[in-house]
Amino acid sequence: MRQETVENYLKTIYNLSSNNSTVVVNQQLANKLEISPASVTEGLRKLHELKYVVYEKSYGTRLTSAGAKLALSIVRRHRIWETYLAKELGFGWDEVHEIAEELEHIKNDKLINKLSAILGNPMFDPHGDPIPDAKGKIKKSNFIKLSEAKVKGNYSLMGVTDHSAAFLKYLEKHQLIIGANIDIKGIEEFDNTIVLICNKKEVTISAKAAECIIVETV
Amino acid sequence: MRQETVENYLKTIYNLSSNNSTVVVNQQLANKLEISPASVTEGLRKLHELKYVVYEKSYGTRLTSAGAKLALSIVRRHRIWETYLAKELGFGWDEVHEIAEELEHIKNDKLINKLSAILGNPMFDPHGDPIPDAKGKIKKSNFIKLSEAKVKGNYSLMGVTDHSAAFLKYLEKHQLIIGANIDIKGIEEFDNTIVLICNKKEVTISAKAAECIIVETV
DNA sequence: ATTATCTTTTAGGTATACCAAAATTAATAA
DNA sequence: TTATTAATTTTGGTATACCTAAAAGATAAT
Repeated sequence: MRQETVENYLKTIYNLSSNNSTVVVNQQLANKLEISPASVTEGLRKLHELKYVVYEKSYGTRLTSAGAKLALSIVRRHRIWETYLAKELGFGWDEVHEIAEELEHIKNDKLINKLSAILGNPMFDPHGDPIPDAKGKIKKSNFIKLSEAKVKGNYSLMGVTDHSAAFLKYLEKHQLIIGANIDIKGIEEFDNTIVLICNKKEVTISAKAAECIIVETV
Repeated sequence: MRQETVENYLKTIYNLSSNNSTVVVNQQLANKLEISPASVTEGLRKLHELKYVVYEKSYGTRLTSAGAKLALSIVRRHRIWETYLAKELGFGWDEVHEIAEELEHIKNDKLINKLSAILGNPMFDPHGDPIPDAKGKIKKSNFIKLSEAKVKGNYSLMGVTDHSAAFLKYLEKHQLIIGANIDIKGIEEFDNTIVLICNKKEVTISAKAAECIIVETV
């Protein structure tokens, strides 16, 4: 199996299972990888042989420790590149993901560690996602979704879970950037729309958008 | 045909034909690409179909203008990355080629142009190899290796291809620094040792060292 | 010019990574 | 519980990028 193929599978399995650490099913993978379910079955069988995943047919998949280790290193490369592109090379939030998608496959630890050092070994990328360190350790946070925030609470914007260009542009327009201070003014009861103050301006956020915004209690 | 495969063929054909602009034969390609001659035949047939090369069987290959254009853009990416890795990220010249070999396939003009701008849009990499500009234009250089210099020629030292501390100290000792003026006094026939005048002092350079010194015809 | 040698091509074959359609298995609803 | 629906796997097939071994073509040497 080609290294790039292995990496794309493992990264995707990691991303799908990291939130709730559940088993990943084929259809999710087929969607994310943009290949047919039949191909996913075939791929998982090979990854099982390579001992990167435990795959039981018609049930689901999870990473082995070897698979998780590899996945973490790809996630690290991806997020370090995203951060470097944004902070050192002047790319916008909405542009970095696509380029990092290619750069993440360049396997050279010295390069990634060098970029990380230049950035001051950041623990979070421009989207607020944690960057595993060189050993694969991830900084645990007490981040919550904006949709779980409480009225009159004061929060700091830490990241997003939707990386579409449209969404990122929408956030930028309202100055909802990483580190922005947010005061929850109110939550509409009937549709869970959130009204908040950011940079002294009132912004209304739909329930759907609030699901995609990660904040930290201040 | 996969984009990376196309790029590797075209880059190699370019590198083999750029010096004397002759037609490239299969065996050279097979060697450089580290694949069998049979595979080269197959590959060239496809590249011919794609109109990147003119390929006449049992004769040889040359790039079409479309092929040369693509080749030039890969050479640009490769040399910009090499320069960036060395100058901005602190890699040694012995390390950069291998990494650039992977990075050169990342296709994003904005990225390469950004790196180029940071470096001051260099026209040559420190090997003395020209870097094509964004339009594929190459600045013709009269850089040569000292080992190719002629007796009684007058040259200017432009760079080195060996960056070991020992070598650099050796050069410094003889005041062989960038920009130094060099007059070739003689070349020993039996071992190609070069005797030159630098700063009014006579210096003897071994053939091996002369391979690593880049000079410009004055 | 004819053999010997070297190069290139053809023929036949492998492994990877994908696919659609059919068959199977699991989940859900009646 | 059985029928219906949905997910998964199997089957058979494609294209790419390689390979080896044998055949054909070009080059050089006598």
